[in-house]
Amino acid sequence: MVKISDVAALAGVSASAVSRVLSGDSTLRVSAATRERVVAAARDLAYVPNHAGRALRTSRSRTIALVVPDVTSAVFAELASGAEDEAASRGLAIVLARAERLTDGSDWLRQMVGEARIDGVILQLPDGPPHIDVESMAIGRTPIVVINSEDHGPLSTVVLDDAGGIRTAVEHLLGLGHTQLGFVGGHRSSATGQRREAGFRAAIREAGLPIQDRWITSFGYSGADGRAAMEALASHDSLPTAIVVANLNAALGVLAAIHALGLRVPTDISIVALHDVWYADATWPPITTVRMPLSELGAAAVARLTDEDSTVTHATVRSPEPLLVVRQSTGNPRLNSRPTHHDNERSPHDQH
Amino acid sequence: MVKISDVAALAGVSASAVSRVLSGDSTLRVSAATRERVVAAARDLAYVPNHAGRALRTSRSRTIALVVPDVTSAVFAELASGAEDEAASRGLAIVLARAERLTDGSDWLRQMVGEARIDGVILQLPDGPPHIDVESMAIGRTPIVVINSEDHGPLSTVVLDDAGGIRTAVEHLLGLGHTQLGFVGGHRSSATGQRREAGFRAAIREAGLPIQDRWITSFGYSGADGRAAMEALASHDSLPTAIVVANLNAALGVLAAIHALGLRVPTDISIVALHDVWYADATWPPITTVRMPLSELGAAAVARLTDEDSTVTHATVRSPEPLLVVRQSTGNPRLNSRPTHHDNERSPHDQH
DNA sequence: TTGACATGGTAAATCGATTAACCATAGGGT
DNA sequence: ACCCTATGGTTAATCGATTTACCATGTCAA
Repeated sequence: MVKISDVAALAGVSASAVSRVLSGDSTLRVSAATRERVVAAARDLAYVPNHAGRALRTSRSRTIALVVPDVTSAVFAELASGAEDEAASRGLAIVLARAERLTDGSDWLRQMVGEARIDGVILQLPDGPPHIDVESMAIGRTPIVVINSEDHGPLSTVVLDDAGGIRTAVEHLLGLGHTQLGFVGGHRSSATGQRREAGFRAAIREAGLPIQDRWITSFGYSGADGRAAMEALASHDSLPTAIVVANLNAALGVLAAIHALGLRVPTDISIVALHDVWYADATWPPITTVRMPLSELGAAAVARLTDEDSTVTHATVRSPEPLLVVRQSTGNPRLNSRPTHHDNERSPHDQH
Repeated sequence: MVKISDVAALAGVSASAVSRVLSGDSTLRVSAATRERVVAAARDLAYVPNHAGRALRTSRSRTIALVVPDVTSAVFAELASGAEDEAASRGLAIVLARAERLTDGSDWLRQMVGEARIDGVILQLPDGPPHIDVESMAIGRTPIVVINSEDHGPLSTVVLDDAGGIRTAVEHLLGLGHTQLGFVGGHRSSATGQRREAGFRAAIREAGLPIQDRWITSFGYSGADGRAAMEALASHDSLPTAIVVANLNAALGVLAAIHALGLRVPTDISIVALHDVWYADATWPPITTVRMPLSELGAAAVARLTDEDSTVTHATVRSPEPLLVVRQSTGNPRLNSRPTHHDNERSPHDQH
């Protein structure tokens, strides 16, 4: 590999001049001709600064860690995409790690930070009861940004407008004429779970509708959780005419459970889910969703980590706004009787 | 951060002694007492070697790049998990990049390699016609392992036993009594597409059944591709009684299209898909799949990259063997008439 | 003519770890 | 007494880039 002294030799200047020219050091006084020779030499030799040398000298690795709970969720994938784009455009690399690295006894994060291998950490905690002591992870001066969580004292956070997203979903259903809404939420112990449920309750209340606690579940965001939630809803003697699902993954399970009950979507029951990824359009029926700015969230986290100003901040990504993507899982409520899970003999063709 | 000279000072030896003790240099003669003091000092100070310093000296970054076409596929996520585990256990970091980095003009890979920031690359090419000149990406001495592709001359490859996986699926359906099998495959221009289709044809042929070319499609692996494939199948005047889908993502689309046609799974038509990830169990009905050793594939790629011996190899990961996961999307074929897409009036209850 | 200042750079230290080459001392054999 | 070898380490160079401090020359004004 060609190094800075090779460039210097070809341009007939010192290595220090090359470094200062290429880095745009404004305190360097250099003739236009020399500057030109240096630039040309670097170009001709295809010079790329050695990362280890630079990192050693500057104490910055231009690398950040992205720690996520579940790589198999497409929702995470969106976020990672956004982070990756932003990182690439800033010349940063992203190292990937699953959250279990934090708890598997390998002290992975401390190791990476100790090695000065990463300049910062983007951390997305698993849904559910927090079993990681996040605050204790603040290590030295390495900044940590926590995604989609709550205020973690000394750690910066970036979150989505969860309540706004849920509100968009609720308003869509209200607009279709629904007044009997159910909610399939995340764990109440998680920050997003709390914000989304609160958003649902607020939107219902503002519409002047009564809140039916038995139609509000909090099993979690996985497909299996969604199925369990729908089964729990169906165990009561009446069903809502529409359901807001706080996560698309859970919506798949909800949809499967509805089918298993012999009900039709959206004829008997409408569903709308938070987050829009490819499989929302590959189910039957395709699921109406609210698209959230996930990749912008990832980008914002990278930006926060990179910005010089290292004060602790708590930001909410609101742009672009939650966007309703109407597909075929939502429709008008049936005007006559409210369906129950006993009421499952109907023609396959009464779907609107 | 504590550095090696701090440890040396505390232990009362030279930095070189510390380095050699901690790295287990067998040519170093050192008394047991001194060794003990060094180890204790390192432990007490929580010494972690600085990565840049070490990388600069050794010219090895202990980092590999993982380049994937599509982060949002859970199939990729399995693979990434396996790679990440293997990497972590070897003390390597994985930097994540999407395949578009290779073609977006930023020369990302060349940059990373030029900076000596990565020691090797694991490359999974997008399905479909290869629009990346892989061979040209061999840069200097940086090893590249290509995943799930074909023999790429100077590049090592690691692949799955695609034909074996498809054969497992076919045998399951044959065992249920099906003789009219369809195949929803990937692009014929991609290596996995070819291997999976070839596996399907071979398994059918060996069973002594005729091959119906009109029941073999090759739209691709995405959900939308699966939907298109199923619609194409349904455009003929007879349908197979069972379909092997070469990728679970496409199977979601197939399932949606089958529902849209008013057909029932598995009563009218059975489906079995390659790859087993969470949403196979969150659809209606849950999809019978063949689980492939994806995380082992990822681990094998990391191992290949790390092993000293740098000859070019072509390996197939066969362990554990393709595993059939029976769910509710497969059943016996109907004994009477073969269903068509016109035949869609039936009770919701005639499901097996 | 001398001092001041601008011009156009350069020299050398530094970041932290590794490693090839070397060295001081003690003990043992002859 | 002298050489040899083993013991237990150490010294110093090196990896490549950055950055602070400095220097040689030329020009201009007083």
